[in-house]
Amino acid sequence: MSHTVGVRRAQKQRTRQALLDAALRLLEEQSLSSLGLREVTRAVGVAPTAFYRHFRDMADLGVALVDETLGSLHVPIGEALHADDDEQRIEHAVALIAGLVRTSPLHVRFVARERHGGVAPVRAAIAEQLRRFTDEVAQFCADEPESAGWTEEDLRMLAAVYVDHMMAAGYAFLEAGPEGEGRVADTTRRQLRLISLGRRHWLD
Amino acid sequence: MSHTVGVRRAQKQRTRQALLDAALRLLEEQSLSSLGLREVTRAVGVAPTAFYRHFRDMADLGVALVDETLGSLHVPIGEALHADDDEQRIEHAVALIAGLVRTSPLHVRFVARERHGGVAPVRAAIAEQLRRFTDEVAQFCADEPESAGWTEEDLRMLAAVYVDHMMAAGYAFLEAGPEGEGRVADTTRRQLRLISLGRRHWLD
DNA sequence: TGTACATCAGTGAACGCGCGTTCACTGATGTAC
DNA sequence: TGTACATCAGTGAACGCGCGTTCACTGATGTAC
Repeated sequence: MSHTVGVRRAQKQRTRQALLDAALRLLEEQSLSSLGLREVTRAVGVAPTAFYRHFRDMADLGVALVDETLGSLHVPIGEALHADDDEQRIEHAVALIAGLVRTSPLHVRFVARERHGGVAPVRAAIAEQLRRFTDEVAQFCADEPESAGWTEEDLRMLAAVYVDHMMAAGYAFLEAGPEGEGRVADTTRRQLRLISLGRRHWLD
Repeated sequence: MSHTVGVRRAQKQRTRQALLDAALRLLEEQSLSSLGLREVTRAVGVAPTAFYRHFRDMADLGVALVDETLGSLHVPIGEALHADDDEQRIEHAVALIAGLVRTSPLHVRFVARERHGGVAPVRAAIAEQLRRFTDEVAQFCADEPESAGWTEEDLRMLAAVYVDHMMAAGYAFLEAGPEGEGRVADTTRRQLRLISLGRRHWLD
């Protein structure tokens, strides 16, 4: 059958994903720099040496996990920003981060843990993604009439506050667990309102 | 000489401090969960087994480092809060965190790294200290006339924003290095002003 | 379609290494009288 | 003050263990003709 061309590639991709998934699960209770290659391959059920067919080392796997976690978040964030007013935008943002923690708690924990963690290439990959988020938020804010008279520097400063607080909110959701979701959502909404209030009176 | 009583205790204390210092230095480039007991004792120049005379394990040493870093910060923070106006308080706060990063960069990096790191007792110790900071800031804000009409919950929400942002600022100073200190201080001042503006208009 | 050769994902044995922890010890410091 | 005993910070040998990495390999998949 000619359509089986790519069977090998598909199988390789499946093993690669299994390695990523197993690593992520193991990273719930430890940090990347203490995670062993053999630990991951053992969890998947392949020989330790199979690891090298997919990743150079653990840092390489970590960077792949960063891309998997944050790479697909640019579009949803852009969509959440589009809203009729501040209050609706806050609601979208809180729903986005709460949903992310609900469906992918391990991904969120991984990024929170490794953002300042002990593996330089992974830190760099996370920083790069957060820098892009900040750029995108700043650009969106710049296009709003509310930002007339703002310097570019102040817009980036504002965007950085938003991005930092979304990260903090993600970790708060994680710590609170499902039963604390409502409480954290409430606090996060108030904090975003506080920042938006500050923004509105910036040029007073 | 009777005043040599305590020579043994003093020597023990000196070794303990040497272990803490060596660990902190090694933690500049790795995380606690990947730091080895032998690595630390080797750096100090004592036998590996000497470690057990001072700490049960690495987590125990980590908790001691947390207390060393954050335990002594409650008084300076309380002092920084006392100021004639918002602008002066912001200046105090920025000077405090910038000074801390200048004199103890390794301590700041350690706390930033392990706040969400892979060692549960250390995470708990840091969370406990940050909770105390938040309580203290909330209590201080509550005593100000500006907070008339605020609920206790909103005061804690506000305090949490301040504390979170001081942590973020600390890491930003660290990343920027000495030559970037002025720029980060400037951004941090603006961000604190933004939050204070939000606070002033909270009850509008 | 069938055949002959190339590719390459995953294997399994082997390696040297540093790890955390145990144990009985040593000898300086501390204490009781 | 001097003596005899107790304490305990630091030692050093030994242990079993899991680690990352190397290497030549196997056999299913892919490709050229």
